[in-house]
Amino acid sequence: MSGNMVPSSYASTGLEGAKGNGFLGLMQEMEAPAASLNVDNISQNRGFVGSIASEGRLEKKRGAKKIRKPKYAFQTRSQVDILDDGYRWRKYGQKAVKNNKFPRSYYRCTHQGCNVKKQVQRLTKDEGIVVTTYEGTHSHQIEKSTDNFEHIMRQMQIYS
DNA sequence: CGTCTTTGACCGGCGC
DNA sequence: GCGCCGGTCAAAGACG
Repeated sequence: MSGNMVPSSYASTGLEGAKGNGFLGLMQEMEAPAASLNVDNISQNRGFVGSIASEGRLEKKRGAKKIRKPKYAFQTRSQVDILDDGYRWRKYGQKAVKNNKFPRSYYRCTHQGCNVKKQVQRLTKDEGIVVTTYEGTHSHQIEKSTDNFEHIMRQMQIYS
């Protein structure tokens, strides 16, 4: 994090705002075509609805695990894309998506052995909505400093 | 010094 | 067979 962006209170502000507005959960499968996003519904949708787990059995190469790879999609209301969930993420790419005015950011957990991936995308129509997609499961503990976020995250895991 | 972001190029799959 | 596309890598720079 080369602090060249995002003001100081990014994490706090980010989640705090989300907490205030509530987590907007939406079941959305990336495989689905335009699926796209029932943007209209989102506006009315409120509260943590839940998450969906998709079984991606893509057998890549390289000893990739043949085990299931859970994929969770979350929609959050936040001003910033950097929603710190307590893990260390390293951005490895940013690409623009069709039909979307904003680019999509790809993050990966920097923990050794942790192949968790995360992807953040904003909606063109509503900049206030941020779609975060988690892929994989963390195999280590959060080392984030003292924060009740841990608690929140724990609840999220329960829902998952 | 170490960690992390950035950006362009590269890759594999799919459609035509 | 080629072009498009989404996704990923890798080198360099920035910054604490």
